[in-house]
Amino acid sequence: MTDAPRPAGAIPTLEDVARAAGVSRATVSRVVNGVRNVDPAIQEAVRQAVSVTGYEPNRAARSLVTRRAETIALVVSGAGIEEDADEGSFTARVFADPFFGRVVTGVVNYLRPRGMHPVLMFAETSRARDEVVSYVRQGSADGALIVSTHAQDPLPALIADAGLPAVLYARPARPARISHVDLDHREGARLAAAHLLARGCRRVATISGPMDLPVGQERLAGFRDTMAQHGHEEVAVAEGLFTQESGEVAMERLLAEHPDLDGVFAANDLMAVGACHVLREHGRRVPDDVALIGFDDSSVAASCRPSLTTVRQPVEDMAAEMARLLLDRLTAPDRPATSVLFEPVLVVRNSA
Amino acid sequence: MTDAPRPAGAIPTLEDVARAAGVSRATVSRVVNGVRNVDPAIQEAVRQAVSVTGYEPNRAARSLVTRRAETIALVVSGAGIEEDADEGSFTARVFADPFFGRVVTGVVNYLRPRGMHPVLMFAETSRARDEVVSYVRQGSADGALIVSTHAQDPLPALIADAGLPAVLYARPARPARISHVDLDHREGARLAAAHLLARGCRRVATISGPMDLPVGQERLAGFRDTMAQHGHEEVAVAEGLFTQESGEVAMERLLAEHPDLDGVFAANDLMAVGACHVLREHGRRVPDDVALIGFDDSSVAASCRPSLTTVRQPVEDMAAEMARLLLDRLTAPDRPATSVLFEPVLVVRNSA
DNA sequence: GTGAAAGCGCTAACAA
DNA sequence: TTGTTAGCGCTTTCAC
Repeated sequence: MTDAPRPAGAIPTLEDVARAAGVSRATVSRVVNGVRNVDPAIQEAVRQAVSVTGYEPNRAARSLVTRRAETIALVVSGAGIEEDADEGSFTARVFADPFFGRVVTGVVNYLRPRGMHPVLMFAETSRARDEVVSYVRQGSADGALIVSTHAQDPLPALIADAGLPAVLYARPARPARISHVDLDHREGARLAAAHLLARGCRRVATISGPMDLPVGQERLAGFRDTMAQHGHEEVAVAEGLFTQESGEVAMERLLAEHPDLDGVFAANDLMAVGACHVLREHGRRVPDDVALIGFDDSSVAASCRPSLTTVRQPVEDMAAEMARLLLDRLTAPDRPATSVLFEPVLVVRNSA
Repeated sequence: MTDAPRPAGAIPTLEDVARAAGVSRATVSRVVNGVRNVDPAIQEAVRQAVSVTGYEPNRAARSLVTRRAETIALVVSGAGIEEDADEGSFTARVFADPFFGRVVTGVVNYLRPRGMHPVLMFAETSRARDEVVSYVRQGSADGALIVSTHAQDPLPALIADAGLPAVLYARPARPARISHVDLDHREGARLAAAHLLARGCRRVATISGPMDLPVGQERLAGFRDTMAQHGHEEVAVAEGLFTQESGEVAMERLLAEHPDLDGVFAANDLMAVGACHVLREHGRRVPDDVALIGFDDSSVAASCRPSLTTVRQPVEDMAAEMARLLLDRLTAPDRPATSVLFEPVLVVRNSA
């Protein structure tokens, strides 16, 4: 029994392929990794050997030497209710909003052709945040893409302090030296206001987002801006939480306080859908009696009845850009933090 | 300059910790991994050294020797339109359905306390499927959790043939020796039928799921079953695609052909919501004129107006069970494939 | 109870 | 152009 081949069932290694092809491990490695300077004939022999043996390079071994995991952490961050009774409620809430699916779509589409893979993480507790930091520090992921859903989220600062590569979706509430992508929310809200006014609405109200989120503040500010410019200094405001239900509650309140209103801007589509239901229940026709505009152009906007006029946020593109910024950062580690601002567009459908 | 410590900024290794604690690498490893037989005093010293140096064990190095990635592939599989023009359309479609978010929630909640992490993968093309198989064969993931959205999906067979650890959501269309979890869809549809009949509905129709999916067939079969038992041999059927829009189209058709119907069972909530819109547009009150039942008890069911009576599919629990089965399989590799069947429950709300 | 030493499978100098 | 060799950081026998 001389130089026995590996027992059947064992996973073949570079060594096995090298033996089968009659070359050295280094040569096989070169062929597998597409490094130049390998004789075509040998290349072919190696490829044969690879397919005969069914070889797949071991990732751990490769990562150990290249110091690359080819993986990024895609983390949804933000304190839910920190001491949440229900373990899964944070993740459930996250996916209830069509927003996150769009982020995943954008990220995956960018990463996949580049051989990188996203690990999904949720960082809603202090412990979970530490795990994210550890995960990247261990080299399990090369960096992090962070979608923060909460204003006072400590994760961006934690990551920045640890000097780990990361990119945020949306400007952090407390400034941190981290790259991010964002939308010009203020301008988007201005577009909505201008459209309502152009339509002839004169008794206009808005359902804002949560005031502790920058995005909530910006969208409200932009809306008020344009309204004020046209002589409407006072605008009725009801604060919502970006959920459909909160949109319903807010709409009920606005309707009770201002039964004669003829235009509503909801700071996102989900709340607009909720508002739409309530308007219908109160016998108001949309858009004839009350014009309604949402924000985001999420999937519900098109499927809603009537379909929703809304401000488009190109989430998929923005998410892809996040991924691009992160990969850039990985290849050029000491490039300074960058931010990219996207421009919103008004999408006119049937609700206004 | 004797035995210089690593340059600042370098990532500390076991070696560094060992030096700081004045012990060997083996001892540090034991403490870090909680192996018994270590003197408490030394344990303490090592822990000190770990926190002083800011040590994090390198995953790649550990994986290389343990042969565990502590990662699983969470894959959404199924041919979309194979030659899809739009790169991202498959992922977009996947997330448009609230179903997938629930799967993620269940999986993550089970995996997280066990130190495992999910990598998100989409396998909608032949190439993407091969990548999933490679990914697991490379040891990048210890196994796969597969949610298949298409009948003739080749992935389960590919995975099974490669002998890789995997668990499916839903029974595979073509039988394969793979563990899976599933719901008793037939029984769920029976519950819906019985409820409509008990309510007094006599001119009942159904919007089925796609007939090329087992789940579509099962839900229709169960519904027909119970209807037939009560003397309704013929039930009007319109086939849908599990999307809201297809539910609308189907409802239009049913209404055109059977203007007098008084009860509808839609094979999922999304289609039920679509049907609900159409019924309203045609002046039918729900549930007074037409009773409507959905399936899944997804997030839209409760927020719909009127709220949807539906058959609950405990997706989160089922997803967690999938994860459990997979981890079991990893610790006991030659246990035979198992399947777990969940029982549906009727959730009565306002639509029927 | 602890340490020395041998690899896990791979890449990347460096030689040839 | 190819092979030899030295690790990457860790776990794990096996002695002591």
